[in-house]
Amino acid sequence: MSKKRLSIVDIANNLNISKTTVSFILNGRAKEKRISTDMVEKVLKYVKEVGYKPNSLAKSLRTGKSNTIGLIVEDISNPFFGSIARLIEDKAYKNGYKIIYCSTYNDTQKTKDMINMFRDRHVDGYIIAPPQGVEEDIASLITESMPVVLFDRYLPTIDTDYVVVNNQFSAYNATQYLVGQGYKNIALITFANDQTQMVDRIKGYQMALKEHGLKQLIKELPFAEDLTESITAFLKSRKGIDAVLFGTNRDATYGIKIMHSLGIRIPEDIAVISFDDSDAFELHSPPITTVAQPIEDMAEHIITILLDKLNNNGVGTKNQSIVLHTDLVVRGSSQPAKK
Amino acid sequence: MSKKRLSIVDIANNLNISKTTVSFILNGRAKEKRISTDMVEKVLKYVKEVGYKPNSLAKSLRTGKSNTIGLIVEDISNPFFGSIARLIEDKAYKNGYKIIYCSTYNDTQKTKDMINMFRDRHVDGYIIAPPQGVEEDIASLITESMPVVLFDRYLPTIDTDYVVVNNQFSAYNATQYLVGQGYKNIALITFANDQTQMVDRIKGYQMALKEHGLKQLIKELPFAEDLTESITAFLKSRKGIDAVLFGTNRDATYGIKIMHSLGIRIPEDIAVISFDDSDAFELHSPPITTVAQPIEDMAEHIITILLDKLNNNGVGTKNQSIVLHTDLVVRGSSQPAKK
DNA sequence: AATAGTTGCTAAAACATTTTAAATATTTGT
DNA sequence: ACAAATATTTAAAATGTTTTAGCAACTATT
Repeated sequence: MSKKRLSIVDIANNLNISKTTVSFILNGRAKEKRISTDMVEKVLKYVKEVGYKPNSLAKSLRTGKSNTIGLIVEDISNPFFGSIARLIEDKAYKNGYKIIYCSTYNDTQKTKDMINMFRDRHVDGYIIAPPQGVEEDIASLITESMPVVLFDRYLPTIDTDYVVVNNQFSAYNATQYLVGQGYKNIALITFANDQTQMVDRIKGYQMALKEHGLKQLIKELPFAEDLTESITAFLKSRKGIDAVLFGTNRDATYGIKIMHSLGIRIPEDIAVISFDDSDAFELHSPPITTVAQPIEDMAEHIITILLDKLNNNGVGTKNQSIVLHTDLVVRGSSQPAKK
Repeated sequence: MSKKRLSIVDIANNLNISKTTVSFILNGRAKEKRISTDMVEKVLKYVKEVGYKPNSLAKSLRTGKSNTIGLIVEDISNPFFGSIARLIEDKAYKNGYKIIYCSTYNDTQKTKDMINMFRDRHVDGYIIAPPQGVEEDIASLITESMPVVLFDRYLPTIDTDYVVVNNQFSAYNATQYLVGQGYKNIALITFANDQTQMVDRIKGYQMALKEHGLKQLIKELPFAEDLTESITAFLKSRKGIDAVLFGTNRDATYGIKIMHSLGIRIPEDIAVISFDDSDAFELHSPPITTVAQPIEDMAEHIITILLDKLNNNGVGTKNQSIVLHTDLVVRGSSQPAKK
């Protein structure tokens, strides 16, 4: 039944011409190769008629291009990354590229494996939210002159394109805002590691507090499956806290759940600001103030830079560092209860 | 600098042996082909030393296997699909398969294109949450004896494996629960189309109301970018409504936002239940009662069935229809305010 | 009338593998 | 010592493309 798929040879044989001719026509090089319009018509008509589609594996093998982009995020089930992935995917497809993706969960070894897998599959370019410890692997991609765009965070020792937000100012600004609202005992609860976005957020928080001579209260969380325990312990122990800045949406989601269960009222007992906006924060009562990242812009820049490099064959283009600005979306969770 | 990547020929030449030998050894067919252990050792050592990796494109071209699974979801930025994707991806990688994915946004044409793209890329199997209108395309995959597992919904006219939940009973059960709580004017607000999960949810809702002789109030939403308008109009117009069942998390997210903006209190003015659990619903005040789908189980079943088919070459295995059960997670949003 | 240029097409190589079929080397049996 | 059996290894074909280099057959130029 399922007859063997047609190959270019079948097309050529059935038309009694050379596969070279077919190939040229199908790749739009007919004029350049001075193929008669009669021939072009005949071939195109027949190809359409029998529904022939070139085998993309063979094509990739020969040309070295796979029309595939590798997308490596931290966790596709996190709405922040999910939304970016969605936007990138959309743009990529519109430009004839497919996406292969994976989540790192900030696991260095897994990320290395994935990079190797992608390399193995001959992806044409990489979009990566890198965990720590993959500098070498990414450097080696770059020496092989592979287009690589980092996002969400960057690697200070690697010269490549990246798209991030002004994390330090964003955290500084959010903290300043809390101070301005009269809070004196502002904690930072955050997933902590050496990634630039986290380092910068912590710095921003510290700068703001230093500026006002306020005490720093930082709770660094591991990247664990479950954050309940560590956050609960922290919130229970520090009675004086009147405001919390959460470093990521994940931290805040856990934190707010725990506040509910401990009977801590927002903002009456503790004011709250989170990084990364989401429906959960907008829906919350009171709605949660957030540092909203410009997701559309990020995706747009990422894919534009990458496509650019892919088209120019990466030649001549200088690397770009795009630093986008966030919005502090002020909502009820960060305003002192009226007395 | 970046020397050309090594090929199996280089390995063979450098060791003064045939590439056939190298291939056999690398594919674990040394014993079967009675290659001497001396030779095996020598080759493995050298391969490791120079870090040779076979070109997977050439391999796929020759063998017809790509070790890739195509994953087609409705919208990767929706936490329900994001979470399933994450779990599937994880399992797939552990079994040596990569994932290529895309979102359909319930667009029939886009889905057809994607299926063709995947076919073109020679994916070994498909996991699809199909929109309406792709029956033919999926049927044709199946006649080509491609493993296909559907999930979230199925296609009644297509005999293939699928993993879904008992949507009708779940909606029936949720509605029954609302009736039991004393609500008399229960609306269903849902994205509506011909997909089985939606049809079943509506049926379940209708059954429960019929059973109690209550009036049906169904608002069918288009799959639009923005649902604000249609939901707002509906909620404004029907003053008698005292409870709402939302058909999907997306509908509920919009609906609850709109309720806030209209000053409708949950549950004092209108009780709420949503399909698909998520952080947003758990965090909400009051927390939203949901019909929670067993995401881990779904992912587990999906990937197990697919891997099974891939390993057995799809021969002899009968198709499976897995119907999992949901949990009605009762929270504050569906309990009448105490008088 | 020979040369050069153009037009329209194609044979064969290359991409990197796996696999079939067979060749060569070694051992065993008589 | 020779045939048969067995143990190793390999040449060549096959997978489906693109691309290089060039062949014929005209037409135009000297």
